[in-house]
Amino acid sequence: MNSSDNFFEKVYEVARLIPYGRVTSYGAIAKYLGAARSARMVGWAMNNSGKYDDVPAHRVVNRKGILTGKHHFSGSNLMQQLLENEGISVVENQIQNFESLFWDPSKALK
DNA sequence: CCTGTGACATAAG
DNA sequence: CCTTATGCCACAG
Repeated sequence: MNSSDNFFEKVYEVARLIPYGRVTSYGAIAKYLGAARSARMVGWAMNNSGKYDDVPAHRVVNRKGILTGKHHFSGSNLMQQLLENEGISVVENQIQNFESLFWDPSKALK
């Protein structure tokens, strides 16, 4: 295990902790990891998540609840399908009732 | 060490 | 919310 995996691994660790039917934001994860300004790295880590298992990247969206990263999934609508499969409503790439579904690791895991 | 990069966040218009 | 611009930072080469 490489030391460089530390940050990424922590991102995946938090991602796996996201409860079923819930979502969170890149910034929230970054903040929880103590790197609030590295939200971009969280997204990048998700990009590498393809190398890992059990990393529900589809539960991670930007602060507006928009599926900004859906284009990185296999299909064009896979991410939305996964979310809807968990009972989350997605319309026009945006999660409905996002604030209620939002899961903040800083609060949940504190 | 330097440069490029990125699935963000925030501010301003 | 949209677009444009800026900051920010960890990683890859």
